Formats: sequence, C-alpha cells, structure tokens
Amino acid sequence: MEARKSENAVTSVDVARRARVSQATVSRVFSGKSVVRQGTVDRVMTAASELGYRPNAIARSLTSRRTNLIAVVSVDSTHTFYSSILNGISGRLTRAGKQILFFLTDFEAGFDDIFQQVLQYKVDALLIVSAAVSVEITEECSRISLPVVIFNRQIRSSHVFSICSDNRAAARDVADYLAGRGYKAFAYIGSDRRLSDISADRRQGFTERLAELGFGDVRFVCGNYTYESGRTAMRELLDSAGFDAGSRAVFASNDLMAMGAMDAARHEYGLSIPGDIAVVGFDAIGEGAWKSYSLTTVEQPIDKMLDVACSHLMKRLDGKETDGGTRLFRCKILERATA
Amino acid sequence: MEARKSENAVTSVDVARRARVSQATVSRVFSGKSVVRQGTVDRVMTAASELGYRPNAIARSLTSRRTNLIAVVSVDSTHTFYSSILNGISGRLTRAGKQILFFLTDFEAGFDDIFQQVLQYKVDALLIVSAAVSVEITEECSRISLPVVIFNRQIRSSHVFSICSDNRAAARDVADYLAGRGYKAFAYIGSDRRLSDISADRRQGFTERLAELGFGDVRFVCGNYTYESGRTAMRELLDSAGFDAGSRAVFASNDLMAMGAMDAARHEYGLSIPGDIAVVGFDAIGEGAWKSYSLTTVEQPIDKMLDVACSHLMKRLDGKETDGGTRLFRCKILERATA
DNA sequence: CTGAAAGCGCTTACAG
DNA sequence: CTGAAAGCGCTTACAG
Repeated sequence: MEARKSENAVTSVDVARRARVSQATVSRVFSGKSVVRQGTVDRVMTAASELGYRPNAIARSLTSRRTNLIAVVSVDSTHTFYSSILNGISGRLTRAGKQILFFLTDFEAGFDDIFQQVLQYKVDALLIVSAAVSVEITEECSRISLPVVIFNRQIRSSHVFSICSDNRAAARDVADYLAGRGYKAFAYIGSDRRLSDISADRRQGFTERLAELGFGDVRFVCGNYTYESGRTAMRELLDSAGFDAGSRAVFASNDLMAMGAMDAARHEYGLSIPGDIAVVGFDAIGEGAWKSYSLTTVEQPIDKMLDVACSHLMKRLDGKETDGGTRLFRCKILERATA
Repeated sequence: MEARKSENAVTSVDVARRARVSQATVSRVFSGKSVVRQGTVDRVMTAASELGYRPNAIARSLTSRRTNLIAVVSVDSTHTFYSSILNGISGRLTRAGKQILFFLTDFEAGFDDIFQQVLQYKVDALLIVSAAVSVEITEECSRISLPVVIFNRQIRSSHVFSICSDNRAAARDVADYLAGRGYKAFAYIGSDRRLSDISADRRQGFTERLAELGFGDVRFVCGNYTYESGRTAMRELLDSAGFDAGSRAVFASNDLMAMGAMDAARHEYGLSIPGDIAVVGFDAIGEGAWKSYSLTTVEQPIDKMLDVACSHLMKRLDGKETDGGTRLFRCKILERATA
C-alpha cells in the first residue's frame, strides 16, 4: 500500500543467484546444519556479504517450527531484587543464543491476556519470574507441550519446573538466629496478597520455629513489599500495645520493607537499631549494604538458582524430557549490623 | 525428527473447514481489517473457539511484513532509574499492542552483536534506552528505514529521534540554586566513560553557570554511576586539599552516587548534611526519598518523556514520516533536605 | 555435496 | 461479502 519500502530486503534467493547456487544451498550455509563444500560456502558468504544479506529469523521460525524466542514474564521490576534477576536471565539467555520476548505483569494487565500473546508468538518456552500463574495456564502449557520454568515461586503443577528458595527453612534460621542473640519479642512484616505464598512460607517458618523455642506470640503486620509499607508497618507495630518491651526483633519478608521499618523506627520514633529493636530483611539487595542501613538479611543464592533455571530450560529445548518439580535452595543469613 | 509434538497446532485451515468457509475468510475475521458478514464471523469464531485456534503471529509477520515487535535495548537495569523507565515503556508498548524483544547491553555483549539479532527478527522499530549507539548503526537503520528512538541520550544522526532531558539547563539550575543558598565551594561527581555525554552536559552546565556567578574553581571527581563510586568520590574530595572550607556543595550526576557520597561524608567523616556539606543528585529515584537520605535532586519528567517517545514511535509505525531530531525536556529541582 | 520442490500458516490483490 | 491462488523467505525430505 504505502511505506512498504523495505521491499529492498535481500533474501536467500538473491544470494543464491549471485553465488550461482540454489537457494537451498544458501539456506544450508546459513543454518550451518548440513555439510557444504568449503568452496561453495565461500562463494555464498561472499555473495551474502556483498549483498548485505541477513537471514530472516521470522521465516526461519515459521518453517523450522522453532522461534528461539523465550517469553520472560516478570513482575514489576522496579524492585532491584527483580531487576538483578532480569539481568541474570538476560545475560544467560543471550549467551545461549535465545531471544527474549519480554512481558511485565501488573495489576491492569493480568497474566491471562499476556499469555494469549505469548502463545501467538509461538515462543519456545516460558520463563516466569515470581509472577502468579493459574493452574489453568500451566495445564494449557503442558497440553501444547510448552516448557515452563518458574523462578522464585513454587507451583504444584507437575509440568512446571520451579526454582525457589527454601523460604521456610530460611525463616526458621532467622528465628534461631534472633532467639540465639537473646531477643524475646518478635514481629513479622509480610504480605497476604500477590506474593503471598512466599511470604506465607517465611511467616510459617518464622513463627513455627519461634514457637518451638518457646515464643508463641509473634506479631504479624501486613505490607506490600514496598519501602513505604515497611514504614507503615513499623509504625503500626510501635503504636500497638505489648510490643514496647525491650529485646524486640522484627523480621520483614523483604529488604525494602525492612529498610522502611528501620527508617520509621529511627527517624520517627528516635529508636536505635539494633539497640532498641533489631531488624532482619530478605533478599540481600544492594541497597541493604548501604552504610545508612547495613541491614542484616537473608541471601538467596541467586546466581546458582539462575544457572539451574536456565540450564534446565536449555535441556528442555533440546528435547531432553526433564520432568517438572521444584528445586529448593538453601539461603544463608548475611550478617550485617541490624541485629 | 523427534519431539515435534506441537504438530497438533490448529491452523486457520482447520477453522475454515469446520466453519465451512475459505481459509481466507478465517484470516479476514481474525485480522479484523475486512468487512465480513456477521453470520460468517460468528460461524468462524465458534469454530475457532471450539478448536482452540490461535492465529500464528509468526506466519502473520512473514506475510504482512510487520512483526509488531519492538526491540528495546537498555543498559544494565539494576539502577532503579532504568528499571522504572523499562516499566513505563513496557506498559505503554503493551497497551499499544506491541511486543517487546528485549536486550540488555553490558560490557561483554556489545551492541553490534545485538544489532544483528535485532535485524534478523525484523523488528518494526528500535527503542534504545540510554545505551551508546554508533553512527554506523543509526545509518544502517536509516538505510533499511528502521525507525529508531533513543531515550535519555542525544544522537546527532538525522534519522534518529532522541528524547532527552535538558541536562545542561538542569545543571545550570542546580548551580543557581546552590549559589543562591550561599554555598561557596563546589564539586561535581560525574563520569567520563559510557554515559559520558550526559555527564559531560551536566558538568558543563554546572561549571559554566558557576563561572558566570564568579565561582571559577569547581572540583571534578570521576565515578561510574554506582553508590560505591559515589562514596569513593566523596572520600577523594574530602581528603584533597582545598575542599575543606565551609559552605561546600557537591553535585552528583546521579542519585546513586549522591547517596554514596552522603554516606561517606556522614559515616566515615562524621560530617552533617547539609550542615557541613550539601549534596544534590540527579534522577529522583525512589531511594532518594527514603528518610535516611531525603536527597535534594533533579527530577526528569520521565512520564512525559516516555509519552513522547512512545507516541512518536507509534506515528512512525503508522507510516507517518515524522522526522528525526532531538526533543529536550526541562527538569526541575526537587527540594528535599540535603541542600 | 547439491538442486528441485513441497510446505510452514498466514495476507492480500484479483475476481466474482 | 467471499473464494481461489499467489506469495512471504525460509527448511527439509527426496533424489541424484
């Protein structure tokens, strides 16, 4: 109609003509999967570069039934924890020659709409970072045999491979750590919505271990994983009766809330940390190491987790029928100065 | 060969057969660009949903010569400034029905390799977030008439549309602001490598305006846009002779370095901010608002900039021949508590 | 090792 | 409004 100027695109037919070979041969040279005589390869490559030929990945995808596209679906990445994961994924996938079709989920665009798009683009696999996925979707994926890997979330579906920290164990470790250092009053700042399963696991581990140690009364305050909600949570805690004793410790289910909590305690209540109240976070984001915080936190072995996630993905793509299931990773407490 | 189980894919031919229409009609119904009798539409849609048909976007791309794919190339997104931009872009593009082919540049994978991939996937446009792009590449893009939009960077190429803050003007404003509040000794923390043009513009505006106001001696310390480098820079500054007078002010070319500088001054030198030394940052990232910092900074009108960037892109995609050039945006100083 | 040919799943003139 | 047919740019058996 109009603006169809990219008609000048050079195709394998053009290269073939110039190199005096068949189009199939050009294809063979570029796909690199067949044996072609060296002299022919040279002629083709010369012709190709003279013409500025670049194989059309779309056409290749259509015919080879493989797009080399991996859909990466992530929750809102303004949390540095997620952006560093995204970085890690991007690097690994790029190095493996895969392209990333990128989707961010948020409140407006649910995953279901996104999912339809993903399917239309015939991606080779789906890598989901900490976003909630319904069982219907994972079932649909297994029906069309689309490999799914979920990072930082556990999924019961048998066709999904999920990579997750052992949140319950980590939280138990935090309980031990805190109790061992003599704290007597405990609170947990978590969430109960989107990221709920993770937060719930951490809460469970924390309270259950504390109960075993004889501390049955653990406060729970609900936040939403932001700095602001951590501040609010701390206020709520400090304003409530019964949490004004000494030896108090607060465990937040991510660093952002932990830092918000610290700032509320310090700047709004004039409390000292860890003197008046201890704070422990989760994730070990870069900001927690900043001098103003020096947050003691739980560190997930992200690199190792990403390695496993990506290599599993690659195996699946190579047709190796690895099964679903969950891989849980052990975390460790990163001791800094807030407890 | 093996594992080719997705042969079960339902195509428009299957739908056509079941709906007793031609394949072309199915295509017309799904592309929504032709007038089809309502009764036919209904029959097709019924058949499609009974079969679980989903149009193949790859095949569509091949034939329509439009992939609906936008390549988004961003620098390392662990800096929250970039992740929020990425969020904004993702939302806008998704809402416009575009898919994102995502690339992260870093030191290992230069942009040139990435660029080849981008071209193979026949993306409709290229959106570059603050990454350095060579003139050869922009020229290649204009040759194949691939629209390019660059965010947060200025490019001289006439075929590229760039969106950028007016860094020089903003830095001049900071100079005025600081001088107006009585500061007498000034330093600038910038960089000279990758992001150099931006940092250089800010530096130029800052020093040139200060010179006009009678302050010819502005210290320069080089960082690399990280928190750590801000700390180092501040140490360097404080250890050097001549910057130990009162009324000192430091302008950092991003918030991360500003916060590092603050922490060094406060925690390592026992200085108070802004009492002993003022600090101003750039970007207005979320962390700067945290109670421990309350950083005075320069705020870029990101939302407006993203609106312009994306709507320009859409216009280009609709064939409207908008020209290249640079759109500069006015920033404003976000007064908080560090100056 | 190489060519001729069919086919991937769509879109889009061209005729009715 | 709809169908028959060509074609998008590749890959891949099938024969040499």
